[in-house]
Amino acid sequence: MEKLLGKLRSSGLKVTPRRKAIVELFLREGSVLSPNDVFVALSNSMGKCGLPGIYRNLETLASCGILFRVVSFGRERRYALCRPEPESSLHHHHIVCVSCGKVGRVPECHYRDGMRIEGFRLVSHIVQLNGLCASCAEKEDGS
Amino acid sequence: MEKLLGKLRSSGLKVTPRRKAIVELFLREGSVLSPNDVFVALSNSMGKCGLPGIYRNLETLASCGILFRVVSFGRERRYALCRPEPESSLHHHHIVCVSCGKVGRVPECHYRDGMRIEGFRLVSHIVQLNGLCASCAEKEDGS
DNA sequence: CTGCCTGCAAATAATTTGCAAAGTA
DNA sequence: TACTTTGCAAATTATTTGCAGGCAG
Repeated sequence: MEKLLGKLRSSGLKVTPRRKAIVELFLREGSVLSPNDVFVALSNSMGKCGLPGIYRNLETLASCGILFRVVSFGRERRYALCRPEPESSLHHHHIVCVSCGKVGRVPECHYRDGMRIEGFRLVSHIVQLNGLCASCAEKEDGS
Repeated sequence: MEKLLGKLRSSGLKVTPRRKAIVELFLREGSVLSPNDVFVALSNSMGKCGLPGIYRNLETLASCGILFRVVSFGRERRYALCRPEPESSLHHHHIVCVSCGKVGRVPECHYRDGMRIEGFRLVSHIVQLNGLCASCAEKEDGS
């Protein structure tokens, strides 16, 4: 937790009760949440908090690497906690459980920005794996 | 072109003037287009055509593999022509020029759905490479 | 013919913006 | 104290839906 908040500080951003509450929520849930999910959860667990503020904070937390934005073609935005690094924050990707939203860290990556591919020079890349986590796979077999 | 329309037919969908016009537009442009881009382009080149119809058709064309939806975190949806296959439609990904939107085909893929990764079983995966195409890279050096 | 497609008008609903008040460093 | 951050109210705006009429197969 402290390590996460440190990312805010080192990006010159402020550590506020709201931001702490959001990060705590993601730590607690451990899965993908939409701005509205966060809004609802925080409304219950603490004083009111405007939806616009949630949007702004989610973007802020994503910009400093605490959260990341999940790729999805649905109509709402989704975020998740950038899975705790073994050590420093090495380049990595995530795998998201399609059933419960749990997120795992995938350390290997086959791309390096700057490399040449098919006549293009790679500037950035998005890799998102969607899968079934062990416990959801189990439930699925059982049913 | 005929090959592309064949994908519609073999999916049990109809080949209509509208759909042909959309596919032609993508063939002509060769880059990423938003529903509104398509709307504007078709308004000029042929009779009126409702935006809702464009939305529906873009989804339809994506569902049968003629187009694919580009990953982006901007607020509008974007589509591009699924790059012509060497032969059959083997699994592949795309690389999109961040400057002009030109799309290339990336044949290699390191993932197979069904494989195990970090305790998850892979269900689907999204890989999108963003880069600079040769001609845009040139322009950039020149400036 | 029959069922899929199209256009239009109107409805959603997620995201943004502006600003004054409050809080962090 | 100076500069962020917050909350609220209101505005956008992309995307959807419903339906009556038209068209491909």
